[in-house]
Amino acid sequence: MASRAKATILDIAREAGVSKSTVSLVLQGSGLIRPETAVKVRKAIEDVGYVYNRGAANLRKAHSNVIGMVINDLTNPFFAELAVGMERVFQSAGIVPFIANTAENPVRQEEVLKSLMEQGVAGLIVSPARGTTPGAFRRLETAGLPVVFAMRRLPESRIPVIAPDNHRGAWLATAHLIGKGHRRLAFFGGSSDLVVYHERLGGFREACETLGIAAGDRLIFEGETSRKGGIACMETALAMAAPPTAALCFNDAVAFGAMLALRKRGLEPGADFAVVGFDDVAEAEHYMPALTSVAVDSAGLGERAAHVMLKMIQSRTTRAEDHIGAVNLVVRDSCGPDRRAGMGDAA
Amino acid sequence: MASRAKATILDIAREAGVSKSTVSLVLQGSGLIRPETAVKVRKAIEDVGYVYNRGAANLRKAHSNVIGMVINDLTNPFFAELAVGMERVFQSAGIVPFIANTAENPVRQEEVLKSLMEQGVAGLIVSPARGTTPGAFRRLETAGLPVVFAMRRLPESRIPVIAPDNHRGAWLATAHLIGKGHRRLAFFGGSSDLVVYHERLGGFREACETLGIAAGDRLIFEGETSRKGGIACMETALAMAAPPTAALCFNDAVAFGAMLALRKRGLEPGADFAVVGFDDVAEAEHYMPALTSVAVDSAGLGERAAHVMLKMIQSRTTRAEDHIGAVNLVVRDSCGPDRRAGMGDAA
DNA sequence: GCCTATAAATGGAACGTTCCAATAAATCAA
DNA sequence: TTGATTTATTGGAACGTTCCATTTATAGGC
Repeated sequence: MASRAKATILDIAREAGVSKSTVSLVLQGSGLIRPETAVKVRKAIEDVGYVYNRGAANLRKAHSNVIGMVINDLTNPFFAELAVGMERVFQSAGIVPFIANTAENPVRQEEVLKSLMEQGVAGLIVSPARGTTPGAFRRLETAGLPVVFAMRRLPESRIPVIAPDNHRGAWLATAHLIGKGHRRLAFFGGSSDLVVYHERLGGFREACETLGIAAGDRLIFEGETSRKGGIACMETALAMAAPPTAALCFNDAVAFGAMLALRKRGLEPGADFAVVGFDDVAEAEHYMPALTSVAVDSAGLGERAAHVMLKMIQSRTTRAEDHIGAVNLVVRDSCGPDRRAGMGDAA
Repeated sequence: MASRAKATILDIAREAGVSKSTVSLVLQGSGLIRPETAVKVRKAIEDVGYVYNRGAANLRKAHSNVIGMVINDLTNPFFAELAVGMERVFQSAGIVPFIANTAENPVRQEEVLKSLMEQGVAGLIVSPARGTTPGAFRRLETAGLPVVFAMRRLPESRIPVIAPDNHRGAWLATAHLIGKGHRRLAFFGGSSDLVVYHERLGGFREACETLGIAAGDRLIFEGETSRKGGIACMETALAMAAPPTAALCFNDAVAFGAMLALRKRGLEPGADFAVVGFDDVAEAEHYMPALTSVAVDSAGLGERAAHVMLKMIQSRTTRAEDHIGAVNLVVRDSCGPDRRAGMGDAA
C-alpha cells in the first residue's frame, strides 16, 4: 500500500464514473455540477487517497497561491514575531506562506529567492539580509513579481517598504535620556551597512542637536547587533577618560549586553548608567531591571505587510505606498530616576 | 518590460539556435553537450531573463527538491534553533527547505500539511502541534512520504523521532536538587496532552523514588509552558501550608516565570528556592541569576533530523531509527549552595 | 410533438518541463 | 571508401491539471 503510483484526477474520474473535467470542476468547487455528482466525486477522491498536484495546476493557471516570506534572522524573536503577524493574515485569506531563513547571508538569500521564484510564488515579503547588494532584487522586478520589504529597506530601491518609524523612535528615546538629565550620551551597536542604522542614528543625532547636546558629547560605538556587541560597546565606553552616562542601543539585544557589562563592573543599570533599547521584545519587560525600550509592534507591521501584498497581487501591480509604523517609548526601570533632581543614585 | 510573458526553454532555444532538449540538458548541467554550445545557451538564458519552472519539471521528474519543516511555535527560540540547525545541513545539500508555522494549532497544522503535500515536497520534518490527533499523519503515511518528527513524538506512531532524552534530563536535574539537600520537590508547568511532559515528569518521578523522596513530598503543578505559567505555578506552590523548596520546571520559560514570582514575593532564586529549567535557551545563561538548566542542543537535533531525512529520501524508505539526543545539566546559579551543609542561605 | 433555452457533463488542447529513442556529425579501423 | 563507434543534438510523447468549445440531457413553451 505504500506507494501505489500517485492517484490523479483520471483515477478519480474512473472511480466515480465521470470525466476528468467533472472532477476538476468539483475540485474547484464550481456550481455547475449537480450536487449528487459532486458527492459521488468527493467520495472517490477520498477512496483513492488523492492529493492535489498544485504544480500541474499552476502550469495552466499561472496564478499560484503561495507567498514566500524571506526572513533575515529567524532566531531573533523580533523577526519571528514579524513572520507570525504575516501568517495570521495570510491564514485568514486561505493561503499558506512559506518562510525561508537567510541567516543574514546575502548569498544564501540569493539562493532562497531563486528557489522561491522557481517554485512560482505569487509574491514575496522580504526582510533583506545585511549587506544585500542593490542588484539582488533586479530579477524579481523585471519578472514583475510583487515584492514588499518589511522592517528593512534597501538604499536605492523602488520596492514598497513597511517599517517602523526608526527616526522618531530614536528621537523619543534620546529625548527621554536628555530629559532625565544626561548630558553625555552614547549610541551603542549596529553598523552603517544597514539602512536602519542610519535612521536610528539620525534620530539620535537630531534629538541631541535640537536639545542642546554638544557634538563632542555624542559618542557613537559601532558593534554587533547582539548581546555580545552590547557588552563590547559598554566596555570600551566605560574605559574612556570621560565615559557617557547613558546609551541608546541599536536594539534590545545590544541593550541586554550593555546591562550585563555594567553588572560585571559592579554598576547597576538604571542607577549608575541609563540604558534604552529598541524593538521592545517580549524579554524586555521581564528583564532585571525591566528595559525601557522603543516598541515597534512587529507583529502589526507583519500584518500590514501581508495586507499590502494581498492587495498588490489582487490588483496585479508591483507598486504600493510605503508604510511607516508608529512607535512609542515604553518607559520601565533601566533609566533610573531623574538626574536633574537629587543625585541619590544608590537609593 | 514589466510582464512580457514569461520566457520558457523554447524561447531560449530560439534565441540560442538550438533545440529545447539541448537547453534542458544545459539546465541540468549534463556533460553531453559541447562546452561552446553550453556557453551560448547560458548566454541566451541570461538574455531572456529566464526563470526555471520547477512545477513543470516536477511533473515529469516526480522527485522534487523541496523539503518542508513544520514547526509548532516559531516565536519560541528553542524551536527556531531547531529550524536553523536543519537549514544548515539542507543548505549544504543544495536544497532549500520551506518552513511553516502551526502556532500550536492542530487545525492550522492540517492545512499546512495539506498545502505542503500539494506542493509536492520530497519529505517533511515536523514538530507536531500540541493536541495533534493520532490520525493527522495517516494521509502522509499512505502517500509514502518520508516524515520525521523532531523534538516531539505522537503517542502511537511509527514515524521516526529525533528528540532529546527527556527522561534522563529530568532525572539528572532532579538528582541535582536532591543532592543539594532538598527534600520537598515540585515539578512546574506543562500538561499531559504532551508526550514530552510525561517523559520529563517520568524522569522526575523516578529520580525522586530511587533517591528516597517520599511520594507525598513530590508536588506536581500543571500549567502553561510559558513565563505566565511559571508565575502561576510558583504562586500556588508558595501558598501551600508546606511549600516545596525546589522546583524542576518543564522548560526555561516556566523557570523564568517561577523566578520572577519569587522576586515579587521578596525571595531570592537560588538562595531561598532552587529552580532548574529545561532546554537551556540562550537567555538562560544571561539571566539573573543564571539559570541551571538541562541542555538539549536543539540545533544539533535539527541537523540530525535533516540528515535522517536526507537518507530516507535517498533510500526511498519511510522508515528510520529513532534518535535520542544526549542531554546534560548545565549548573549555574539558580540552585544556590548546598542545603545539607551550612544553612547559611543569606550569605 | 417540435423547437428553444437551460443545465450538466465532456473531449481535447495547452501549460513548461524531462527523457527516450532517433538522427546527424565526427572519428576511427580496416 | 565503407562500416562501426563515439559524440552532439534533436523531435515527440508524457506528466496532471485547467479551460474552452462542444455535446448530451432536461425542462419549458407553444
